[in-house]
Amino acid sequence: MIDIRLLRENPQVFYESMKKRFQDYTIIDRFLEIDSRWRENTREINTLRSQRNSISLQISARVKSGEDTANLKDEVRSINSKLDEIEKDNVSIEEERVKIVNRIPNILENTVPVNKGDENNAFVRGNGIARVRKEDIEEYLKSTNGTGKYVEVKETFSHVDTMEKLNLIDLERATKISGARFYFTKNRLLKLELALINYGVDFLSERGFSVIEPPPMISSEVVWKATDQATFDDAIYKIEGENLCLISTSEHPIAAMLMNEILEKNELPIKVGGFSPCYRKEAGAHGKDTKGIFRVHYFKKIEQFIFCKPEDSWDFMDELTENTEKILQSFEIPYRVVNVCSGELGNLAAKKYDIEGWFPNQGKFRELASISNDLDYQARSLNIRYRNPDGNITIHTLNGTAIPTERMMVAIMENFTENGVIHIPKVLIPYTGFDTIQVQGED
RNA sequence: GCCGGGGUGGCUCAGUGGUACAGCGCCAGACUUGAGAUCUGGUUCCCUUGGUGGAUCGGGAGUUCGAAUCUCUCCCCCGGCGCCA
Repeated sequence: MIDIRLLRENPQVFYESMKKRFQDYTIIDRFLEIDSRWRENTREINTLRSQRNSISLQISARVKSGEDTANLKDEVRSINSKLDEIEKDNVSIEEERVKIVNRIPNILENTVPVNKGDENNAFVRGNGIARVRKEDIEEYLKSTNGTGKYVEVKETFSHVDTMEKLNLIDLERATKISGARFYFTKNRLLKLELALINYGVDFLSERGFSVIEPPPMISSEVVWKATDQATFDDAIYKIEGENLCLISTSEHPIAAMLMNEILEKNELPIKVGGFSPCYRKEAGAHGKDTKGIFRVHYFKKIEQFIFCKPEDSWDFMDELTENTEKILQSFEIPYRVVNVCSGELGNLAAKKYDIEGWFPNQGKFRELASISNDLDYQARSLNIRYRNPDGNITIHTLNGTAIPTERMMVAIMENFTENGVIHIPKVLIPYTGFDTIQVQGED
C-alpha cells in the first residue's frame, strides 16, 4: 500500500500517477474525505477513552479505601454507550478507508511511458541473432526499433509438434485427468527442465543470492499483503476448507518471509533466489496460447528477489535485469527489453521491464521475464522495516524472473530445433548430460 | 487427530481483575585521551505528535466501571500418543 501520510500531504502526486495509469483518480478525493472522518472519530474515541481510563483509576482508588463507587460506574457506563456508537460508526468507515487505500497504485516512476496496450511498451535494447521467417521480418524489425540482427529461415517448428514427435510430452492424457493447460513432461524434456533449474540455482548462488524453495501454499492474508486484487482474482487458487492459497510465484512467500520484522541496516540488502512451483488460474486468458506448455496452470520458476534500502532500489533493478539478460545470452536466445507502459503496469510496481524472447514459430517476441521495482509499496503492506534512530524506515522490494522453466523450454525448442533435433544450449550440456534431443538413442 | 505445556517490546522472562516487572541487546547523550565500566534518555503502532492522549500482552469475540489475567473461538510453538513419505 501507499504511504497515507504522503497522500495527505501531497495528493497531487497520486492524482498524476493515477491519471497516467488511466485509472479513476476520483477515489483519492473519496479517500481524503473518509480519512478525515476517520481521524475525527478517532480523536473523539481517544478523548472518551481517556476519560474512561481516568475514572476507572478513581474507582480503583475508592475500592481500595472502601468508598462508594456507584455514581462513578454510572459515569463510565454513559461514556461507554457514547463510545459504542462512535466505534461502530468508525468500523464501517475504516473498512471503506482500507478498501480504497488498497486500490491506490504505487507512484509511477517518471521514465515509464504513458500509454495503454502492450504494443506501446517502449523498446529499450535487444540482443542476439534471431531466426526469422520472411513474413515475420517486418514484425521483428518493428519490435527492435530496426536494430535487430537476424538470419532468414524457411521453416520453423511449433514446440507442440516437436514435443510430440520426440515423445517428450503427453498433453491428451493430462487433459483427460486434469483438464486443459496441464501436461505430463517426459524423458529428456524432464531432464532439460531439471538442468534449467540447477543452472539457475547455481547462477544465482554465484551472484550473492541465497537460494530457497518456499512453502507452495500461503495463507489468504499473506497473499493479500503480498499482492493486489487483480492478481488475487485472476491467478490465485484457494484451497477448499482451508485458509490457504497455492502460490502463483515464489515472489509472494519470499516477500512475506520477513513480514512484521524490523531489520538492522547492515543486514540489507537481502538477495534471495527462489525456486518454486507456480499455480495460476489464468482466468481471463481463455483462448490465448491454448496449445502446448507456453501458458499453463502449473509451472516452475526461478525468481530473483531483493530487500534493500530505499536509496539502492533503482541500482538493484538494473542488476536484476542484467542477471536475466545474462542467462538469456548464455542460452543464445534472442531477446529484447521493454519498458512496460503505464496502462499495463500492475498496481504494485513503480516501473517494470519485461524481457521478451524471440519465438520463431510464433513470429514474435513473447514475455519470458518481468522485473519490477515495487519501492516501499509491497514492504509497507507486509510491514517490513529497518531500524533507524529517527523512526524505522520501510524497505524497498524488487522481484524479477530468472528462469521460467516451461516457457524457457518452449523458447529453446522453437529457437534450436533443426531437422527434428533439439540442440541444447552449450552452457546447459554439463547439466543435462546430453547435447541433443532426437528420436533415436533416447534413454 | 487426541492429551498435556506454552505464546508478554529486538531477545530472555515476571505478572491469577485495578497505571505492563526486570534483565540482556541495540541507539543517542554525559563522563573518558580512547575503549570499558558507570549514569541518563530512547528502542511497536495510531491521532491536528508533544499529550499526566489513545491502542497494543498470538488473532477475533464476550463478561466487567476496568481484562495480559475470567469465558468462548481460531491460529501457532514445544512435549507425548497415533498415523506416515
